[in-house]
Amino acid sequence: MKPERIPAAALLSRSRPASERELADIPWFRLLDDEERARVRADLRVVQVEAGETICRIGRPVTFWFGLIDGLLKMSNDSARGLPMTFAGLPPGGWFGEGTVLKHESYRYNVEALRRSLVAGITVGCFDWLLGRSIAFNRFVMDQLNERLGQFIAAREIDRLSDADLRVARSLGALFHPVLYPGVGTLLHITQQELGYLVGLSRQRVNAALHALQAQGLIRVEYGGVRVLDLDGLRGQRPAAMATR
DNA sequence: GCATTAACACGTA
DNA sequence: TACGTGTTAATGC
Repeated sequence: MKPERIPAAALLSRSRPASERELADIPWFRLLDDEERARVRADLRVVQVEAGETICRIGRPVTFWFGLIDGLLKMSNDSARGLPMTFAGLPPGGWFGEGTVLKHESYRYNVEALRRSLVAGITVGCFDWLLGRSIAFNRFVMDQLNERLGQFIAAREIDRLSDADLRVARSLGALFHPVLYPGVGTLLHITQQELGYLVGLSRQRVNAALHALQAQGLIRVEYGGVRVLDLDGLRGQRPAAMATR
């Protein structure tokens, strides 16, 4: 798959308003009052992107606050030159770019679709307006910022790990984040190929790592996805409440 | 040694 | 049929 550039204008021209079903799946939408919902309904756009396409690029001015309705995205630095470094995978339910939207700066990373995905976005103007009047929305954005801070710290650790099995485990743990990605259930829909792109390993190596993790009882390998059995274990932590026996 | 690419058979949506 | 998975063989750092 080769990354394609699509101008923001092209993305916009391909977009359409969101359906009621799609709106209902947006985690912060239900937190809004009637007036706020009406504005979002009018402002929010939805667009389908193909695998390899870029949603936002480093240096481009901020136009939208984006969220993933369906599919899988990857946040990374510029892979064209320098070390390709993946910061995070974005499963459905994840919203991103709030940091740069808040400061009205340009994007600091690329976001690329790993497979065909449905992406939603609200304009900077709408985002600011919501931020100025909805406490619930502020709370959502603050939680996103706070949780993502932890994500980036975890990503640094992952990139330093030499053990491939551990890298896969930690990446799965990061991808499987209930606060950041409420759209993810206990089954994470991701192919081994996609996981490979995310972690920076070959599909074959990912396959081996997944079976090692399965043997440890941390996950179960399923067709087209991974079921997480022990999230704490994946993250390398002890279970929060362990009975002494 | 370990991971990667290439190639193949097989099962599933 | 197209895609994802599991496996092996050859190759590279």
